[in-house]
Amino acid sequence: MIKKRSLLEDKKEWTKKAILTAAEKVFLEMGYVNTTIEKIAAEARVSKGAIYLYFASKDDLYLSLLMPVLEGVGRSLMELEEKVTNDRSISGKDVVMGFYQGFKTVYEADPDIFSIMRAFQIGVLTSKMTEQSASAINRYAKRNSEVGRNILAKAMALNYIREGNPAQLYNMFWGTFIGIVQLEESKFRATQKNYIFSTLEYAFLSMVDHLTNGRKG
Amino acid sequence: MIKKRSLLEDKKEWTKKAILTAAEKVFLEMGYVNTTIEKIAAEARVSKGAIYLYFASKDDLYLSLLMPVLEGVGRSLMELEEKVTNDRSISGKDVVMGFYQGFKTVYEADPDIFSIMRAFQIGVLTSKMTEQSASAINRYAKRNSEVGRNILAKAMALNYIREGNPAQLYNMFWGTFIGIVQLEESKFRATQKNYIFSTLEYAFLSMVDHLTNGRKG
Amino acid sequence: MIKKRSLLEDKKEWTKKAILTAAEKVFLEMGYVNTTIEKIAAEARVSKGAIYLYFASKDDLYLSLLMPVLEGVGRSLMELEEKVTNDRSISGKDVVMGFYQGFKTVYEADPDIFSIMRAFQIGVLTSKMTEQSASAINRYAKRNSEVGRNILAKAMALNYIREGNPAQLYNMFWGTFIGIVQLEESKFRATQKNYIFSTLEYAFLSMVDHLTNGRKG
Amino acid sequence: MIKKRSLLEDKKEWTKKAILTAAEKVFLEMGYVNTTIEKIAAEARVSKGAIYLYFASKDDLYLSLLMPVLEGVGRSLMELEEKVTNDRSISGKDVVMGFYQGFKTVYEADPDIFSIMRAFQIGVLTSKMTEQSASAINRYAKRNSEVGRNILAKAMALNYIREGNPAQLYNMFWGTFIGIVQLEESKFRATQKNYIFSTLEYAFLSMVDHLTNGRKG
DNA sequence: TATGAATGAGGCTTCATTCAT
DNA sequence: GATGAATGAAGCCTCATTCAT
Repeated sequence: MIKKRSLLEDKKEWTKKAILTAAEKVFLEMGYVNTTIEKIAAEARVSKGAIYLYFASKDDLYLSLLMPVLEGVGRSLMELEEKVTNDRSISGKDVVMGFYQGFKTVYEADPDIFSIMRAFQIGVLTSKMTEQSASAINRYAKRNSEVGRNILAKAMALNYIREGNPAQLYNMFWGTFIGIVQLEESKFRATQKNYIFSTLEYAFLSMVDHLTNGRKG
Repeated sequence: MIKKRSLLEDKKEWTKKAILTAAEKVFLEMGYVNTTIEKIAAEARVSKGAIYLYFASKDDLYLSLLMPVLEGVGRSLMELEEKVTNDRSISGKDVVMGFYQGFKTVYEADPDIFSIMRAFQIGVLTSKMTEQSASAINRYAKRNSEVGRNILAKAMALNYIREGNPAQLYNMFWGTFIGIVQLEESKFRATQKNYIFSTLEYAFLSMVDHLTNGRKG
Repeated sequence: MIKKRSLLEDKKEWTKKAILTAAEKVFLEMGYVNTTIEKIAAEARVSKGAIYLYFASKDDLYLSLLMPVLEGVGRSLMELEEKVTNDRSISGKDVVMGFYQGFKTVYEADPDIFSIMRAFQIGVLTSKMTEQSASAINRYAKRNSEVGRNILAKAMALNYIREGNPAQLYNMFWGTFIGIVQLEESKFRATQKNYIFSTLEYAFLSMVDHLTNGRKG
Repeated sequence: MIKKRSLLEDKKEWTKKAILTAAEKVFLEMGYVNTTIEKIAAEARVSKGAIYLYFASKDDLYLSLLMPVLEGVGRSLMELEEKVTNDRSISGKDVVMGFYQGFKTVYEADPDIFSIMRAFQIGVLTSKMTEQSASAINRYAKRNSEVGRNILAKAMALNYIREGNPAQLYNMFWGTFIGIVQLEESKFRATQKNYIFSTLEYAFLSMVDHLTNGRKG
């Protein structure tokens, strides 16, 4: 028998979501240092105390924002893996641009949250987040990386793309993506001219060129 | 007759340098949030007050660390520009890899300080740096970007590389560089396996492929 | 049904009051410069942080002490106005001494707090009090001044006192009062001989003489 | 043999004067709390260190500004005493208005410095001025008060003015003067309408009325 | 579960004063 | 005498976190 979610649990879920949404907004607007629990609480229309019912600390809350991105990337990659495994009609270009599309889908779903992830990666946060949060995030990131590597290894084996180090290639994709997003976003903030996707596309197409040189597809 | 620098001026210079060196060390070690002026002062063996003789605020000090990087990149780019302008024997590959070499030189000179620049770009710091510092940094960044654009436009005009939008191309180079550095550094921290330069090289060579396809050189 | 004040609101009220009481004591004892938030907090037996829940800054707290004085003077003047308007049996002397009595009542209620008002008037404090506090104080002061002017204008119209400029007359009363208080207080501090009220009375009686010369009453 | 002032001594005198002038300006502009030695040094175009060659502390400097006022008042009073003693043609009104004129002369010579004196009287400064400075000031103030008392006692003896307590009367004069100056100045700052002297005159004339009622002159 | 008043450690910054030059 | 870099104590204020209600 399936246990129905109680109304209470729904409410709890809803509150947690509200806090996360508010936190994202405030962190993005003010930066980590200038964000206070109080501001988040006000934005979420809950009390300061309530936040501590759902998150162990400020850092924990901050890092909890990363999970959706990592999950989204994971989902995209798994779809791609499934396609590469089963669909014999795809080309090397399809694979590479598949990575791009996957990243892009997640980025478009929530562009802001990306910079939070970057901040984490940069290591602005060293402090006292719960061990639980930190390891959950790292577990996810590692899993994504593995799936990406698998895809690329498979694509090499099937001669869709040129031989090489799959792990390194995955890092190149991901690094290029976030690097360009980061740079173009900062230009965008200054000039209001949005070249993010055209630059990204250009970069990935140029990698396609290299990787598929003289390959099938 | 050459005016000798007074001893006093030497000492001031020395103190400022000591503060900067200490600041870099502490900021990198502890992260922005966990760094205190007190720790920097202790590391530099000066008083807390002395820091405020040379820097307007914590943020100001933090950002002052960027200047050498920006200057270094600027120098590299100007050398490259001069080569592209005067040396008829170079190829498209030389140009693209020239960017890479330039960035790499600066990065190697002080890998740590790079992450400060990334933090700035991300906008983690908004608050109370002096207008002077902020605009100096932006001026430098813009100038570098211009020089990069010029180089690429020239390389396109000379048919060294494929036609395209020079500004976008420069952003692709720089974005790819910092993105990969960032990613590989964070992997490095976790695994102690340093693939930074091989991944970077791979990425730039792949861009060379695309940009010089069927060109001279 | 009357809404009961919640216990929480009572407690807040109480805390705020405790802070104000402590602040008055410490400010008066030590002077503005030598008073620290820490001392006030200790005296009030609350934490430093609690003070900032109720007051925006040290200056804000300091100036909040003025409100009761201004309110007290305002109440006294309104009573006097009402008497001058409705009571046909009073004399010019009653009016002038009415001002004196009103000021005196407030002064006696809290002699110490007077010097804070004088400090405000002198403009020793300029800096960072909240706009709200500053304008509230000025609004009150202006209102009191208006009521005083009205009383005197009425008294002139009714021929209780000699014709003249009411605003100027009110300033003379108030200026004389605080000037003498100030001087006698500083003598008192030195000699322990308290002539404040006799000097004040002498001064106001001498003004009565002048103002009622040949008038009714 | 009279020792000639050396050039060095002239220069010292000049520097000290420059510091005092600058200090007065800055104290007036910014208030005691917001005035720093650095600002004064900048205004006087001397070094911070130089200030400490001439004054023992910030408070000492602050209080040194009072001396000219006290001396000025003292001179005025002594002239008045001499007139009351020797000139048989003067009236009670002349005596009272003589006080007013004396105070006024000093006030007009430097209106700003008056508020410094008031701040002292209010006791805003409690801190660590040199004993020397403090007692010098008090000695002067006391002497002035004595001279004032003497004049009034003499005027009573000569039946120029009504009998009374001379000390109290002097305090009434001085208190009224500074109280009205203070109040009208603060109004002046707000409204730009300067009623200082007319209000003062009105107040002193009203005291004349009372004091000379039925007297000769 | 939810609230928000209260805490208090700790940060940044200022500035009177000193002292080597 | 004069300078101004350096000191460091001390102050104001913030804010993550707790806990009584």
